[in-house]
Amino acid sequence: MYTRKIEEDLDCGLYLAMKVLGGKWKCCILDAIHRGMTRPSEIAKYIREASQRVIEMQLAELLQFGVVEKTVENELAYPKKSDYRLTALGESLLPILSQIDGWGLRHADVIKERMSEQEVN
Amino acid sequence: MYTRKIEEDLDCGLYLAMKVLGGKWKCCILDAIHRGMTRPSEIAKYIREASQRVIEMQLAELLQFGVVEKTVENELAYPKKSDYRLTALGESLLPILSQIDGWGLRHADVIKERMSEQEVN
DNA sequence: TCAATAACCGATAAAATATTCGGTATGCCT
DNA sequence: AGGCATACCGAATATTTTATCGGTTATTGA
Repeated sequence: MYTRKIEEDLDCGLYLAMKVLGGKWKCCILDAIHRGMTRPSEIAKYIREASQRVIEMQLAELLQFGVVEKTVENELAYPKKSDYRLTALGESLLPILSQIDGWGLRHADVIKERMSEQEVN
Repeated sequence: MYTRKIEEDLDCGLYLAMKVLGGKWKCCILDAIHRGMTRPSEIAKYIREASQRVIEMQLAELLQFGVVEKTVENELAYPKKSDYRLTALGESLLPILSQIDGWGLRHADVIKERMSEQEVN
């Protein structure tokens, strides 16, 4: 008799992808990088609403998941300058991101409306 | 002279869409509903990993954003039976969800690997 | 000498989210 | 009478995520 491991497999692609894309600003950061803001300081300026710390932290996560890669211009030179770019894996997300973005923009009115309703509660 | 309100407009579609789709299980719940699990108890059984409470709460949010709608078979009869279905707005998310799901499944190995690396830290 | 720069990290505080547990409602079945 | 089923809610707690603040590094330029 074969006993099956009852492993909690969690083979929900949505769940897995959300591990990568979830988080308050990850999508926006990827978008910023795609739009040419490759340096942390640029990204932070682009996404003013997010604290710099959280951008650093989420960049680190994106790095760990391999959707972005980092190169430092010159390790010895100061001020240090680093570039974050999309990897192939990261680029494979672009069509999805643009779809999500489009959906969000198309329904911006409704979403904002419902968001403000929540605040009242 | 016209003074502009410095409103924090946040017209990032990605951010807005993530308000709707963010949250640990929202995507999965939408997926479950799409796959025919329209009753809360069915959804809960389908997504065993999530607590029932959080499913209830996220259903309420999805309801508020208007991506699902709820009908109660008979308000007076007990046990009460309610159905959650996708609205038109919710259905407009389906192609996106399936893309996200596909991406997640395609890269499941890498994602899981990186996820377990995090746990070590 | 001192400010400025750029990236980044650590500690802590605060806020957002999720979990746990128990309770309500009521008709059906044994 | 007692247990089951179904949806749902409230409160307390736990966990995770984000924000805030200050510090580090080494060079350039005033």
